[in-house]
Amino acid sequence: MKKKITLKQIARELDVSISTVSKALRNSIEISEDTRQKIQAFAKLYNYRPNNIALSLKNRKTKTIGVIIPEIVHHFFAKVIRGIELVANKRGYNVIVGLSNESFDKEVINMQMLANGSIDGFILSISKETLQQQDYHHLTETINQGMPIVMFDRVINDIHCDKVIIDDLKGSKNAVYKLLKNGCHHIAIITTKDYVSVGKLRTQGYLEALEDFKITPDSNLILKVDDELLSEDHLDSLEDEIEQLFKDNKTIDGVFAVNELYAIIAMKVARKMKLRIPEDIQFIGFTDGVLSKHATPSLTTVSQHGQLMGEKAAGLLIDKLENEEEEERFQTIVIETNLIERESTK
Amino acid sequence: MKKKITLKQIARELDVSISTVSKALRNSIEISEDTRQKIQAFAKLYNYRPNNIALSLKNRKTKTIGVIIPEIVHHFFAKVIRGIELVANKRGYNVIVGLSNESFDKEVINMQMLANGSIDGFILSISKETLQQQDYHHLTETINQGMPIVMFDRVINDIHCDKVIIDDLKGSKNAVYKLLKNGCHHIAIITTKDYVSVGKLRTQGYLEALEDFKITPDSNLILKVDDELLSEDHLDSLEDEIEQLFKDNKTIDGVFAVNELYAIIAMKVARKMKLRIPEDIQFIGFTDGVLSKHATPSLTTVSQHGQLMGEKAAGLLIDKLENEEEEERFQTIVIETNLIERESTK
DNA sequence: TTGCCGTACGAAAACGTTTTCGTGTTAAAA
DNA sequence: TTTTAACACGAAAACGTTTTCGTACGGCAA
Repeated sequence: MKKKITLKQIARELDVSISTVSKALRNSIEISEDTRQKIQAFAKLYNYRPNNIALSLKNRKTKTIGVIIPEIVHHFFAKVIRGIELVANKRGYNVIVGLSNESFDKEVINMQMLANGSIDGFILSISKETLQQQDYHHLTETINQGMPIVMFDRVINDIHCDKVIIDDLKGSKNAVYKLLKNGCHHIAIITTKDYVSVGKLRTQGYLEALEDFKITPDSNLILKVDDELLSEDHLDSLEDEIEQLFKDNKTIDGVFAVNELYAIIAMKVARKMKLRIPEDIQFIGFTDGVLSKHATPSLTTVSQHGQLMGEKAAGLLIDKLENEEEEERFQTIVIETNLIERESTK
Repeated sequence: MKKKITLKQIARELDVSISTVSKALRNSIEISEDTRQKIQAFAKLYNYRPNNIALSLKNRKTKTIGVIIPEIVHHFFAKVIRGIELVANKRGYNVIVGLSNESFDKEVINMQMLANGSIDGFILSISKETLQQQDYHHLTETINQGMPIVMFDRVINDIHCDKVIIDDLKGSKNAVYKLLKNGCHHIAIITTKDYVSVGKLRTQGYLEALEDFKITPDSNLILKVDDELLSEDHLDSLEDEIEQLFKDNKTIDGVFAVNELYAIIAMKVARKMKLRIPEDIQFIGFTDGVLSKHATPSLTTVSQHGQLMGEKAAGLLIDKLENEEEEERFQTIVIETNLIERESTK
């Protein structure tokens, strides 16, 4: 077992100074051809690599970006990470991941753990609990310390930083347009409670689309799912709720769901009730994932371009990191959604 | 914008030495009650936190573990990461993620990037390309440098390190038993090429199960899918292959697939051919994910306990890291699979 | 007065780099 | 022969910590 070798050890072995070794390895012209060759050969033999931590300390940058997301077992967030990792790696950065698990405390702890020098900047999507409590001191503090932050998807308008979002309003509006144009007259929406910003926006898009078609929204057709129900075990009760919705409103001929899972479950219920998809009832979901693609019938969805979001976010962050003294201007990148039509719509 | 404060700055402000500040903050009895109070108050006011990088350099440990996986947009790997992150965080470690994207080169590069001091140890699952090329020098080198490695799921027997695996053979054997007991006589398997160790083992389990029931395997019923086909776009051709399989072998009444997606696609084909599930044909997949649970009919699967694997792997690694001078003994943890019965089997 | 000890603090090394500046040697120019 | 310049290298500081060791001071006993 040969441990990693350091400059000092090379210097001692070759009877030169540490500075000479360092310069030789960086091909400095200060060092004679002879010694350079000798040192480089020796270094290669012992597979020398500069210690990253020492470099980080010296340069006061770690070439690492911290990513904090609410959940990783989730197609969308996984795609975002893939995007981040892609451009981060291409530009010589590493990615360190923290999971908030939708908890405010874990989000704060995680940020504190990373903000103490471990990383150069953050990319994050806010946890639901944080959104609910509306306590953003950890964000403002981090920014005040001079550490750049890029928020994506679940963003907070008041916080002054770069952002990458999709046009939730337009995306859902288009989806509902589609249903309307396909002849639906009684369109239900399955959405989340309003504190989830994206849920709120998507609901708003639904409402505006109806309005554009001179349809008065029917509050009975708006199902706001309590998020506790998403916790794996409670999916059954969600199913029941939807079934009730369908039974109470027999006229429903279109369903727009603010995420993939809600849509899939709704389709399941519909099928159980012997409704034909898409003949009797059509479905559109949000967030394009594996479920949408491989469900039967496959689900028409508003694609969210997770990977692209990750790429953009990483690009923004690294740009900011590498143009330190740039003017403090923050931008918000809006990624266009598009409708992926599959079998659940006509 | 107030930048992070350092010991040196506190020392200067309060007109004491750096050592005094450091000791005061660590509650050393060397420092008088008075100065201690004063320094701690000041530090709190300025929200002092020790710089992690400096600590890492000094202590020669980073409290960070590197995870390298082939792909993150994958339910199983995401679950593993969640498990790793869970115990890592609990024990004061951070997690830095590298994606090999199933490529040998990216795996090597990623490991080199991290092995230069950024992390204390690795948790990894080998990329398919690496498995195919059977070039493991990056692994042995890392181990030789004294950096501990824990491999999970896709492991290499020759490499001397801790491992966490599931009993692929037993798991698939049980699955096929189930089909056999449910009355299937002509069971097809949809598997991968043999260089993927887990695919090979699962195929072997299938064969052994048949043997136990005195059934001679029919090579026509063994579909070894070329992995290129998994690359999103080529799923259609996989579908065609399966359809051909079914058409050529009308007697098939059970299908065992070595992953979830293969099983889902096979079910789709079956449904298209008007076969009733599970009456005419039954399905079991491997790797329990979202697809299995939410497909219609929902898929009976062999659960792989990804999160548990992650937890165990992280536990093993951290144990090793924290008992440095321990004897060099490596263990392999085998996680039991279990069959989650759903609607695709009788 | 001298010696000793405990208290409270500071100096400095160490972790592994990079980089600035200084310096000794040699060769070329004056 | 003396001055100058180029060359090749080393010393040291710096990044932010922790920790070991040293020491000034005061109080106490002899």
